[in-house]
Amino acid sequence: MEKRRLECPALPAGWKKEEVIRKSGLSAGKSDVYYYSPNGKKFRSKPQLARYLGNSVDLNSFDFRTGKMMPSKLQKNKQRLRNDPLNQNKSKPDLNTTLPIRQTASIFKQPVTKITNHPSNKVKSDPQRVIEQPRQLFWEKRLEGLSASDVTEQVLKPMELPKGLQGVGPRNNEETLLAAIASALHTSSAPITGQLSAAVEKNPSVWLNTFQPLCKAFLVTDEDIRKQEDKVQNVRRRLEEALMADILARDSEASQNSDIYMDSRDD
DNA sequence: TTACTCGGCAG
DNA sequence: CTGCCGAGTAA
Repeated sequence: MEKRRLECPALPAGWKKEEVIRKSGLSAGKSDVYYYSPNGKKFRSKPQLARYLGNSVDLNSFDFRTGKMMPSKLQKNKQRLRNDPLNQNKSKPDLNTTLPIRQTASIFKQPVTKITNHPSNKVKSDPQRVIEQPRQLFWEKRLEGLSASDVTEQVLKPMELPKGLQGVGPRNNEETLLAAIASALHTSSAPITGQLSAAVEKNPSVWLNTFQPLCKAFLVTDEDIRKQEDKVQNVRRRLEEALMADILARDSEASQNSDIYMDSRDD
């Protein structure tokens, strides 16, 4: 049978949808739906698609079979705790480092009300390309309750921030401050300065610069940098020592084994 | 090996 | 019933 990969209107440009009819077996006549990303990767389920797209896209109302957004699909909130014992041994740790962004700016085309032109109406034409996604105020708050864990899923103690860093915004606390700064450092290559505007303390909702973390402006001195360099050097030295010790331990273990081997040959 | 299929289970 | 994904088979 001939296969057709069709451009999918609900998905960003380049995505294709394919429906394959089963032609034999008990399930003959049923069909399977697949999607292909612009780079050609095949997707055969909604969870798989969601995993790939990360937090950047809301698929709650996306109907995989038809390929359309179905706003009627109201789903109950599945609030799952990170350390749910039922989940603990099942799923691999989530390695997705995509940060949550405003979902109303989704790259998926949501149904919209069409506004036609009118003499008294000036309709803005769409810019060729949206350069920057709008950012939600205080979006870092959504990172609350997350924590790093090691390979055994043992939760790690959060790192300590230097004294003198002060958060801004509603209900600000150490946890959000740390998340905000860490996020800023890994999402932006621009310098992280904190909120430079003093007005932000009076009214954060108005004056917040969303490209800077939720903290007051801070200053990093040469002294700070030197201290940090010392720290890194120290840690590297300890790592080197540990690796050396490990190699030596393996060596002596290996020679012991060969001793045993020699003994048994003497028998 | 990868790609394509259908079975079969969970919800 | 449908959606998801394992795993067998084909290329």
